[in-house]
Amino acid sequence: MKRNTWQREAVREALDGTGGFISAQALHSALHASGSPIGLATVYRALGDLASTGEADSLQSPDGEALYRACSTTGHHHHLICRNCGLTVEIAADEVEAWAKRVAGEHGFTGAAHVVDVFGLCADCTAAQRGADERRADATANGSSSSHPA
Amino acid sequence: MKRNTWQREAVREALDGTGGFISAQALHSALHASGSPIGLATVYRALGDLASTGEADSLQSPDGEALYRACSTTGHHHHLICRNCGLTVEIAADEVEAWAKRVAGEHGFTGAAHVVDVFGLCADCTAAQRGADERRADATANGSSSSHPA
DNA sequence: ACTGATGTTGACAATCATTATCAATAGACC
DNA sequence: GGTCTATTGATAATGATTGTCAACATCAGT
Ligand SMILES: [Mn+2]
Ligand SMILES: [Mn+2]
Ligand SMILES: [Zn+2]
Ligand SMILES: [Zn+2]
Repeated sequence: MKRNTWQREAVREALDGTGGFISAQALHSALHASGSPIGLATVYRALGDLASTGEADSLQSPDGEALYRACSTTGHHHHLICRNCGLTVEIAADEVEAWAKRVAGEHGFTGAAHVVDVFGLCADCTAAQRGADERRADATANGSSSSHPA
Repeated sequence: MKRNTWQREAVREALDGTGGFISAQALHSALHASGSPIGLATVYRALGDLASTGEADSLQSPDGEALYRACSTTGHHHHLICRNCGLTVEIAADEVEAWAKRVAGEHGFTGAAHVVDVFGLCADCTAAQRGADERRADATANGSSSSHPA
């Protein structure tokens, strides 16, 4: 059966004490910094377990790193994530749930799951960046710095 | 300035000739198999360029691989992807666009982008799997094989 | 509390996708 | 054709994640 170890508890607590999403590597560093001798492989295993039981959410960062976050809401939900500071807001999305189910069905798909995450700049980071932008409003004549999300 | 090379064209065509999403590695293999001596690094570069100009969509597979697909629709859109055969349907989602914008605004977020993809089993793969399931309906007493998407 | 079976750990090696190097090559323009 | 330089590609380097396996710790049974 599944045994209780201080390692798993340490990971759970460290994750709880983290505001937004964090990588396995970063969480391991944080644990080490706070004096814990936990192994890296164990952190990976613990995070994987938490994610598979629904106690944590996981998502794939744009550069291919797996990120984890303690899940406060028990049910199914999605995230609004600050791409600068990592602040994460959990959001319900009934409309989107219905939409996903419907569009899958319309195309004959079964066992539909979905990935729905919104990225942006939180209010604080927006304010901070606005200041920086004004400070260098001269060099760049080309204003297009946008990306091409799908 | 940007130069035209047969390599970039080869990648574009290979991607066009692919039904669903494909990884850089797989596309490189496919090109080699068809006799092209193109280098792996070049495939990575070409795909990155296509994605950054919006000519291709990219998404991060659950196991952290970057997948690319030639984009038929020019505008913003999303995907319905068969997790078994890779068949991909491009879908417009005005509801979701509005929802994402609204929820971001409600929380003070700016510069909102979003990731919205639906995964499932396409009609064909569903039929194929149904056959396989019936053939082994005895060993497994535990029927829960579901995951915990966020 | 002791003990045995076995789930768990962690140092380390192994994978594997992706990126960085950098000398050789080949477009674009004259 | 000649020059300039963006591009290529073989290869090494990076970095996250997983596999290995002997040592260890948990816990049900006693
Ligand atoms: Mn969550
Ligand atoms: Mn697309
Ligand atoms: Zn922020
Ligand atoms: Zn399919």
